[in-house]
Amino acid sequence: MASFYLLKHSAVHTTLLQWYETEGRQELPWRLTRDPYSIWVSEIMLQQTQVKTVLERFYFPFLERFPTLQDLAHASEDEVLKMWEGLGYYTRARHMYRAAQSLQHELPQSVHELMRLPGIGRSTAHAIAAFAYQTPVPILDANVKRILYRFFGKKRLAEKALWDLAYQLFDEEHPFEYNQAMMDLGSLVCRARDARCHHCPLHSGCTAAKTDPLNFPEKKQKRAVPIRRKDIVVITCKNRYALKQRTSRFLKGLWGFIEYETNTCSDEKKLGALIQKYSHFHLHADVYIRHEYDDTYDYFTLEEICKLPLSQADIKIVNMLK
DNA sequence: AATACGTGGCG
DNA sequence: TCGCCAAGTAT
Repeated sequence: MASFYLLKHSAVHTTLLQWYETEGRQELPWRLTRDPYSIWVSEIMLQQTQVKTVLERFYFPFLERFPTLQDLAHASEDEVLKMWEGLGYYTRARHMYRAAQSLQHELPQSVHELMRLPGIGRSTAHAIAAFAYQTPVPILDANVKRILYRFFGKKRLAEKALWDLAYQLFDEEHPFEYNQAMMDLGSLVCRARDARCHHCPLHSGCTAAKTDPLNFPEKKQKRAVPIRRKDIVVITCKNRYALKQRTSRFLKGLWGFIEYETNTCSDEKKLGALIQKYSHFHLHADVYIRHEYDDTYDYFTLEEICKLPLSQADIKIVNMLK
């Protein structure tokens, strides 16, 4: 079975590897290390996040603060979230922290064991197994998926079918380089909004390249993003400000100012307004300040607040206070 | 299967 | 400017 596919795609494998040697991004720091923990950090950060953002703002500071799995496990959740501040999808950080605390020494090596850890699904488990432990398994991320849709000329595929194709095209002889090459090809050549087929090593065998590659896969229709209105009240007393730590799923663990659905008292002083765009709604908030003491909340100085993990919306409010 | 979940880069 | 969407997971 495996040798059949190897034979079937050997020409593809050869040209892909040649392309990777000259055009690949071999200098990415998580490709230069063999440390499974560092590779794990990179894989979690890179979920739904551009390489540029992780590379320039988050990967190195996080690893400097938490150089090892043990350092992460022994930190506080506030510290971990603070290093994640601005990266978004904060559940990733809390899951990684929880996983670190559950591990005695190092990450497990098998796809199956990796998938049992919080925050590691099928895609990340394959990536860690492939990149940290050189396990001969294919990866399947957004880049690889797009290549598969186009190469095999499919408009829509279920997850199962995508994994089947990933295994079909996989180069068992050069698993590590093949996987990295596929990521780079999807990121640099076979791009979502720009298929540069004339630069693609898989061009001759690609179905969609012969027609309209940008229409593979079929684009999904998306609903309009709803707007949510809120009033945010900065409650202040003696140069300190009231904050509470969020406990519901949205921005869980982060600290923030007090929010109301809308239309609180009118005698309050207005500080300003803000718009924050989230993935599933847009927040339009008016921000007020009120002098009082309410022992429901914890109070912090501006200096202390800046050391707490905050959402981008709350950071905008902090800047109104400066 | 569909939806919630952040933020910012880029065309 | 504005919408797309980027190395997905959990429920």
